[in-house]
Amino acid sequence: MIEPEKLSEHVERLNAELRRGLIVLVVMSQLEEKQYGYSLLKQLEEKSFSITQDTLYPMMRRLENQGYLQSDWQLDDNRPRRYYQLNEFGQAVLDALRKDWKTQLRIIEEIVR
Amino acid sequence: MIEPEKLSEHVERLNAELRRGLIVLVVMSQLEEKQYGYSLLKQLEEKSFSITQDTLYPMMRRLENQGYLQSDWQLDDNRPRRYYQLNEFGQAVLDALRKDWKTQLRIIEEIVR
DNA sequence: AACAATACTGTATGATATACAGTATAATAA
DNA sequence: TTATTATACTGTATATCATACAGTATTGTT
Repeated sequence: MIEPEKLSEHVERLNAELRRGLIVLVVMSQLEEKQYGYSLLKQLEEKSFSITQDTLYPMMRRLENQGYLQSDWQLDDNRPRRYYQLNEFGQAVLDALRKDWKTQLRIIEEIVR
Repeated sequence: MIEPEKLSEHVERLNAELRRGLIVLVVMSQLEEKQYGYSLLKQLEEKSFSITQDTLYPMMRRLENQGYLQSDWQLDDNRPRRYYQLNEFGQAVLDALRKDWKTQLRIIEEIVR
């Protein structure tokens, strides 16, 4: 039996776990439009969705490996940036996922109250 | 680069991942009232939230280890059943988690559209 | 008598968010 | 000029946990 430490630590850990799977949905939905990692990072920050480099960069690489994203290097302002965007397959996956999510959400909201 | 197989397989995997962290919230919210594993399983099934024994039983054990639940064996109808319920700490954690979740949800809904 | 439903236990595995460690340039402040 | 912060990545390690797998035993039901 683990000793109950500070409440907030527990809540934070559970909250992080809770956001876990949602992050993909959030990120994919933002990649309907072309973005590079850092710009997406700032954009989500702006929208009050906290995410770090440690989470975002590996996730984008993974989403590309899984075949949802297409990426290319672009040189703007003399700076190389790796731009990502959903490809056709990724867009189809996102559309379906979004639909499932909305159904799930109704069920969960009913249960959690 | 992984070959894009059937769309539905991808969507299902992502959807499962999406539900991942939410399950704790769902289960804890049901354990404000005393329940044994199998009854909770059937109750959630009834409410269209699909979850299997493989997920539920280990989770309840874990939530008890983490100090959120209290459990005891009861003999009803001559059958031994292990009843679980949130303890005081678990209730406090749930209350805070629920609150955070509602905030998170508003943000996510705004982003995902 | 056979089978499904009920009601658990214990341990293994795989996916992945996050952590850690590092590189390099541009902009800004001291 | 120099230091610091912001920008913008890369690669690999770790910890958590949903799910899988394997098993036990009793109570209906057909």
